[in-house]
Formats: sequence, C-alpha cells, structure tokens
Amino acid sequence: MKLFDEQAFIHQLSIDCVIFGYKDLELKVLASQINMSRSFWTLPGGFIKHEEGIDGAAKRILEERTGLKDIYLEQYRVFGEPDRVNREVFEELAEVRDEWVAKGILDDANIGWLGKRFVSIGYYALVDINKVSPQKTELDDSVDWYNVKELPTLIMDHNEMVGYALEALRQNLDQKLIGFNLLPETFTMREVQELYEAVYDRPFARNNFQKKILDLNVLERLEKKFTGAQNKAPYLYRFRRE
Amino acid sequence: MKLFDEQAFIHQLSIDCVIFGYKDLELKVLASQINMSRSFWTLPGGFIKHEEGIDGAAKRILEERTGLKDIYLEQYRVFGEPDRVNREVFEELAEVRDEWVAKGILDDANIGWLGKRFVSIGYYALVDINKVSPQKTELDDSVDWYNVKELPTLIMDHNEMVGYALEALRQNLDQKLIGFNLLPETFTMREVQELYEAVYDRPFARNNFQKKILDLNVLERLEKKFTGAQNKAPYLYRFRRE
DNA sequence: TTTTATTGTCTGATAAATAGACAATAAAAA
DNA sequence: TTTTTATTGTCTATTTATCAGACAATAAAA
Repeated sequence: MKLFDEQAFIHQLSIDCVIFGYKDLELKVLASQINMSRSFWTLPGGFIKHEEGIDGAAKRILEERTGLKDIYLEQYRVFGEPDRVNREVFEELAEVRDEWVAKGILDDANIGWLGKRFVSIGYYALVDINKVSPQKTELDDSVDWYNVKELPTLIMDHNEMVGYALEALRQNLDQKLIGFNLLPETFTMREVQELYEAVYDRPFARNNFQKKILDLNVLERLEKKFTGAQNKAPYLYRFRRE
Repeated sequence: MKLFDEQAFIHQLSIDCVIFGYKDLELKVLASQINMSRSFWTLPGGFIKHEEGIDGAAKRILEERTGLKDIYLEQYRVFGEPDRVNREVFEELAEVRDEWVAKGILDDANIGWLGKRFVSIGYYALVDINKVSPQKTELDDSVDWYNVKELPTLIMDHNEMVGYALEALRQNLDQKLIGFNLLPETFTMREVQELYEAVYDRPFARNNFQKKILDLNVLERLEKKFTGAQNKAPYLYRFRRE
C-alpha cells in the first residue's frame, strides 16, 4: 500500500482522531511530531479508501497508530472551512518529495492532491493508555502523549479539534458510561473519581460520587486491593458489559 | 451555474438537510419528490463548492429550498457507509440524461461522478414554517412538508438520517433553547408546550412546564392575546436574544 | 347573572442532589 | 500490644429540584 496513493483514497476528505488516554491524574491526547526542515505536531489522521466506510477508516487509522483493535470510537464533528488547507506540511513535503521517493519513503511522486482544501471528519477515541504502544509511521519523528491542558501548537485547526472533542467527551461521559474505556480492566472507586476530575477539570465530593457511580449498576465489586498503605483497603471494580 | 457541474464541487462528498417545521401540532420535515420514470422522495441536499465551507454550503442549499436566510442550522452526523451509493436516482438519471441535456435541464452530460460512493454530512435546520415557501428546483416534482411520524419512504438512508436528526434535536432542544426557531415571532405558552409535545412525542404537565420555561429567563411577556374563545386570554411571549 | 373553558400561579408531596458525620479498616508508630 | 494516622464505605440530615393537586382569575357564551 502506497502511503499517499492518489487513486486509493477519496479526495479532499480526511479523518483526524483525538485519542484520549488517562494516566497520572491527567487526561492525555496522542500527537505525533513530524520532522522535515521544520517540525510539526499533528493529530493522527488519514484518508478514506474507496471500499471502506468512514468508521472503518477511523478504526484502521487508530489501529495503525496504537496497535489496538476494538477501540471505543465516536465521530463528534466535521471541520470544513473553505480555506482549510494543510499548507504548512504540504509545502515542506513538496520540497522533500524527490528525496523521499528515492529513499523509498514515498512510493508515488503525485502528492499534488494533498495540497487541496480538505474537509475533515473528527473522531475521538478512548483507550487504556497502558495497552497502547504508539506506532510511528514513516513520516513520524515521535508519537507521544500530551496533557490535554498543555498541548503543543498543532498544525491547522487541530488544537480547535481537540477542544471540540473534549466538549463532546464531557457531554457523553456521564450519559453513555464510556469513561471506563480509559481505565484498566480493574480499578478502585478513587481512580474513577480522579478520572472524572481530570475530564471535567473540577473536584467531586467523594461520598456522593461513589453513590452516583454505584447507582449506575454497571460495576461489579471484586476483592479488595491491598496496596500497603496505612488505611482501609479499597475494593476493586470491573465494568460489567451486558 | 450548471446543476451538476463536475468541476465545481468536491467529489464524493454531499450535504443532506433535515428541515424541521412545526404546524398543526405536528413536527414536520421538508421532502421533495423527483419524478423520472419512477418517483422518489428525497431530503433536500447538494454538494460543496470548492470555495465555500460546509456550513456555507448547507446555508446555500437551504436558501435554495426555502427562500430563507439566517436559518438555524446544525450539523449532527456524517453518513459514510462504504456502499453508500445513490443507485436508484443515478440509474434513472443516466437514462434521461440525453433528453434532459436537450431540454436544457442538464447543462452537462458528465454525470458519471454522481454514481460514485458518497459521504454525506447531515445537517438539521429549524424554520418558522409560515415564512417558508418551498422552492422547487428543476429536478423536483414537488416539495412538501411531511409529518415526521408519517414520512414516505425516502431514497438511500434518508429515513435513517431523519431519525438521527430527530434524536439530535431532542438532545439539544432543552439545553440550547433552540425550539423557538420553530415558532413565529410571538406565541403563547400553550403553543410552546404543544411544540415540545410534538418533538418529544409525549405530554407535559401544564403547570410545571410553564414554570420551567419561564425560569429559563429567555422570554419576554407581551400583551394578552384575545382570541374570542370563552376563556381567560393568554399572554403572548417573544424570545429574547441577547 | 350564571356557566364554561382555559389560564396563571400557588402549595404540598415526592424525589434527587448536596453536605456533614462517623465507624471500619490497614499499616505504621508508640 | 496498643495507639495513631490516613483513607474508605456508608449513613443521615439538609437543601434543592421535580412532580402533582388545587384554585382563583378571566373572557365569552348561555
């Protein structure tokens, strides 16, 4: 499969993914750095093959970047301003084109279609950060997690995309019981609360939070977790899918 | 402007609009009938010009169909299954192509691009049905309002589109105070309630409904409305934009 | 003047969200 | 072994919001 095969993809339509992870009390987003003569940070993204659906394309892109299948995924908004062009990267790419074709990084010299105006479908994903080993593509210089509150400046409207994705996540976290996708298989109630506090960027009252979550009736209580700390051992929970 | 100018539009990307109106206690949707050798019902839709944004394109399409500017508009979902092809209409269109070109309905014989797989961005609009005089395009045989609960069978996935749009409308009606876009400039509290009952397809208690709406603090109370009915005259209200 | 239909608003009942309190640990310190 | 410390799980009280019932205030017809 050629990297930027003009024939394989729908033109002027792309997908960009905001991949959320959670660790060390922080909500994180996966961003990759591509290094040409300048250095850019971008969200993981890609194009839609003629024979695949948009959800399928998003899944494929996510799998390429995280190595994970069966990721929780949701489209949240389309970005389609008339001047939405990836000038920054495209101009740099055009410069190194011949060199990269020679190196075998690029199979096809026809990258002109990449310079056009693109409409992009925004997806956000929730992953267990411990299961993810970010995959570099040939273009990436690094792929790393960044605190959503301290993101580097991304190309084009990608920072704005993260803002809308976070808004959508906050809307859905409560209603759709999707937060557990960000946690490992088992977790304590405190960890759930800390996750919620990271997502909404505000504290929750411990007593009432526990009641609210347990009243959802989606967690099953497992054995206690003895951490060695000098306090009562908390219960472990598991999300119960039915 | 040619109707299906291959050069003017982004390929394989379309916009379909669910235009909601409200009248006679019913939530209605605008659908047009196109008559070829068979007859099809479709949602108003169109394509995106190279120099316009997706919101702008949706606005243009709406203006073409309703004659209205400044319509409340929101994108709610993208439809992009891999086999999403408008076979029904395209095959009919291919048959009448030469004839229509001769008649001047079609300016361009190159309609091949219309037969491809399309990704469609779903928008929904809220309009004051009294201000709308549905506009027929050259393709339309009729453009009419249909009760959302008794829609005819539409082409492709357009019925499914209406379902998702209604779901999104229900989600947003309460939070975003957008319902008043469906009502005329002034209205009684009973009319607001009847609108809500049509949207959610369930009754609301009159006493508490009035309190809830007034507590929103977005309505200003005007003079009373004397209808000639043998009862206390209700107040008129106006939505206060700030 | 009485009757009828509907409106606007009040009050009390019920349920939900929030805040305060405390016993129950697990392990360290005395 | 006993006491202390930090946190957990849960309970009760308080406040707030939601729901249900009641009724006076019309506007026009009888």
